[in-house]
Amino acid sequence: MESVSKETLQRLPGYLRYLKEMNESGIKSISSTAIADRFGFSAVQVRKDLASVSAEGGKPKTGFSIEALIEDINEFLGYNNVQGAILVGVGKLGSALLGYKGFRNYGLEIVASFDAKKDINAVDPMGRAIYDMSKMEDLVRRLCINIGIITVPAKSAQEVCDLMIKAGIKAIWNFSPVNLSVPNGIAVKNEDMAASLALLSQQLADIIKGTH
Amino acid sequence: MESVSKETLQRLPGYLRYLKEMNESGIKSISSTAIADRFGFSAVQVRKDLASVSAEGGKPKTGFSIEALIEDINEFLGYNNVQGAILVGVGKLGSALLGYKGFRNYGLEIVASFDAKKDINAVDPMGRAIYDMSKMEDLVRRLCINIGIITVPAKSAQEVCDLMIKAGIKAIWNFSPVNLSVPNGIAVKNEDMAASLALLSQQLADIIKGTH
DNA sequence: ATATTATCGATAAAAGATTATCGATTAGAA
DNA sequence: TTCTAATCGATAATCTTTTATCGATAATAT
Repeated sequence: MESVSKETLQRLPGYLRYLKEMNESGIKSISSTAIADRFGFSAVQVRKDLASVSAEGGKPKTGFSIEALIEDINEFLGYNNVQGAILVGVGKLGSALLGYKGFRNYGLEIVASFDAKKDINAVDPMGRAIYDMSKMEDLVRRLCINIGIITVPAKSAQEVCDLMIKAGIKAIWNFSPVNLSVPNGIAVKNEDMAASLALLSQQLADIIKGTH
Repeated sequence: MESVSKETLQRLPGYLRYLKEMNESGIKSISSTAIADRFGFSAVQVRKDLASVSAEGGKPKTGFSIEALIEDINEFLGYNNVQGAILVGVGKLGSALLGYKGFRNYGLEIVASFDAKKDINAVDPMGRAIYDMSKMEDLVRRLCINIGIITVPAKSAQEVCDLMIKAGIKAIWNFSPVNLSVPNGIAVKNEDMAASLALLSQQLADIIKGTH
């Protein structure tokens, strides 16, 4: 139940989504084989992943209780206790994230957004005020926010990152195409489109090669 | 020079960005140690990564030629020959991607966008027409497009995915929070926010735990 | 000219992740 | 009730990725 691998951790949200779908359609239990087929993983891998987050094992011939799994994965991923976050850079991408209602289900709530543009009347897609950058530090400290989302253009990303850290942010989710440099003790997750695309392109190349 | 690991592949775009920065500032060569420090990797890992894409090795006491590395990584990642792509779902996220000019540098050009909304005069952020879905198949076939980008709401993602495959798309870059099911021979890269967030949250938890 | 030191590449070791194997269990059929 | 087949968990084997080690090389200082 402790020390789940990075790889497992990334597969869990996928399982959870699928299990919720199954749950909606009224199914009560599911086998590791069925899950594995759906994702193209091996059944053994699925069983290992599930075992690492759920104490309630599966039953031979029946599989796992879907409800129990949903509960355990939700708990493990911390989706039950929501973390506050701020977002800086209310352009198209920032607005898209602000308008996305699904984050709450992932244990994340964007509580405020900031932008350098001095438009005093600006509002985000939910109709909430967009604050000036100068207000960030105070708000982060008052609400004890740990997570900062960066959706500014590349050239100001490092500067925003530094401001966030100064304000007390401990984890940065970076959507800007730069490699941020941060001190020890600060978590960064780069949403690196180029890296994703590199993976996809390689897969595509393999497929095309296989075709001939 | 063949068979680069998935992990290496994902690090390469980061190196490339950094090397370009260094190049801009006039530096001619760089050591694996310097690169490693910048990213928090080990120097051995950086050397292995670079060796797997560049025939021109480094020199003791000096390091690697920045220009040569940039050339070789660009070549390896296929950034020199641009692939066409289509995008379906011109909402906020779709618009953000359509408006992002950086893709060209990553060997990708979004040549057309589609949406279900029947607005005959709609244009994307670059001022190009947004087509009706019914036009997709023909266009994909005529231009021999291999890559499809999905930025529609969750509930229509699988349907769009199926249409793309029917039209001949071979690689799907999915930004919708669903697990697409595709037949063999089709590449999928899910831009899974939940998985990213899971990683970030775990890092954050580790940091906070370490603090006490 | 020689010594020192940062750096490299290659190989070996360790760590991490996936897959294979197999006996045990249980639902459902015969 | 007994048999069959699907499924599980645990352990072992394999494969992949990262890290460690070490001799060789070249720039710089002595």
